[in-house]
Amino acid sequence: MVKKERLVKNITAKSEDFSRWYTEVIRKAELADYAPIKGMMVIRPYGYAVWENIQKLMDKRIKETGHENAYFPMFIPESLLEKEAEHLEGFSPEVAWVTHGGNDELEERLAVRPTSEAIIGSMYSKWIKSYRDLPVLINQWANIVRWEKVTRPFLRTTEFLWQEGHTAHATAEEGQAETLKILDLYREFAETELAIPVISGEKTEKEKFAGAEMTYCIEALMTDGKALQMGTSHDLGQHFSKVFNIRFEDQDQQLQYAWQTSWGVSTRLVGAVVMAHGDDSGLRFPPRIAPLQVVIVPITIGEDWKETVLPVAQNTARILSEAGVRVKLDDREGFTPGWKFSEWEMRGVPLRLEIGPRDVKNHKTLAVRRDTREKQPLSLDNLAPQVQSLLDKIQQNLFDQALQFREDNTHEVEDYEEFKSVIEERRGFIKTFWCGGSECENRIKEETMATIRVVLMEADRTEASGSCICCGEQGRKQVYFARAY
RNA sequence: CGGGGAGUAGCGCAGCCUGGUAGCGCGCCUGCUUUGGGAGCAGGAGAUCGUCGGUUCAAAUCCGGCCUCCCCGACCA
Repeated sequence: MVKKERLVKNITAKSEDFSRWYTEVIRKAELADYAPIKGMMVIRPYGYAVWENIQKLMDKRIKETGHENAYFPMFIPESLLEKEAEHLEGFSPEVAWVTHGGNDELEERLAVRPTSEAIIGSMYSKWIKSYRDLPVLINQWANIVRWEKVTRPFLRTTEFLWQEGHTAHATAEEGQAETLKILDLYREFAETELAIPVISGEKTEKEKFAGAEMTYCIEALMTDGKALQMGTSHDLGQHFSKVFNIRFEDQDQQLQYAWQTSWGVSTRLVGAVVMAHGDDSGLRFPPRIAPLQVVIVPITIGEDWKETVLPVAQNTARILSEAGVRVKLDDREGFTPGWKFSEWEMRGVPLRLEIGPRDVKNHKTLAVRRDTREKQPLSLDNLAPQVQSLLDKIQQNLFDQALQFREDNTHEVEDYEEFKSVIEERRGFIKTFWCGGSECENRIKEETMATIRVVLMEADRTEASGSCICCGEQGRKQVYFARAY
């Protein structure tokens, strides 16, 4: 008999075909389904629960750093969107326009927001008059529409959900500090809650946000060796305040333009979790954001399992639930335990508890970790702390595995030829130096499809300078290259 | 947006070339036997063949438009 390596067999193995694995697991695990409009998806309850967990944990951090939530209109008059030239140029190819209200053509077209700097800037100009009005620290949870050519569930959809912070400050230094504070908040969030290690740094001129002075971002490596941008924080300088006339009078009675920032993370993070942690058997959710942290599978053997096993399973579910664990008792009849094991593994539940006649007799439950498939009996006495401790270990292990993967797939290369072959054959990050010239950046992108994901900030550099991987000139920009989503 | 592939039951597919009563596997429903890693047998339900139009006595099948998905590029969170 052939040993079954793959315990889940209704999805394509990730190692065989990553793209197919990704879309299949998202649909079969019921995270999302395609809507009948190009590039649009329905986020199903199991997927939406992940987003809700992300929201809850992110919202807490946003508020703890002094920001408040508000809500702005989803339509932006064309005249407002046009004000910042670079902003318009960057976004106009992907803006959806409302041209009619009912049967009447509108006097002025309305953009469905591709991002809200313009509408929020126009409001800030009304609200900000004095240095005493600053800083303004507002966040909004909203939907966004960008008419993308190529779409993929969660990673790039025509409509997506996100949070966008928009702040205004009295000085350039304050604005920059805010930008970096949020960048670090995002990094900490990705690592703590999503168990995804990220590198952070600056974007190049070519990759920065349309209208920003400087864009910072966090980037992670997915298990197929491609990079994913997971969050951005923009220092807008006075670009928008000058065109939206956001002015205040300072303590010296001088009129000044405000210094602004904007920053966001989106439902893309759900896709990041799928791609960073998933394996051949399906999803592996980090416990802190898993829709279900524990699934209890009763072993339905014997005539009297409903009288013996089931009550113990129900009681166990109740105890865990009361302890704050997101737990489900899968007491469906007509599915064998083995079927349920595979199903919940595919759907990424971090921990499974099996309770059968043997366990009831021994006052134990068999715990099976999704991340390692390791099995261990736990006493039913004082179960909640044991489960919590296992969930913590799983969270940590997923992070450690992802970090190990990134380290194994971050390459340093001798020359451009090696660069090309590494990108082509091994993927992953290449950590190297760049002269700062757009010719080299463009040439590398054309020839290898790799882009500069981040330019490391001073404090993160491991060497002060080196020669550009492309032209050989001395450069002070230490960068990470990768092919990206 | 360019190049390629695809859309037939909830899922995966055959049928199309050569027009003539829509099929298979899994899943679903019922019953019995099972149940500690995706159970077995028997019976049953489920499809306006992506959509709109054309050709024809007759279209899943031939022709055209459109929509959606997948892969590879150009563009982007």
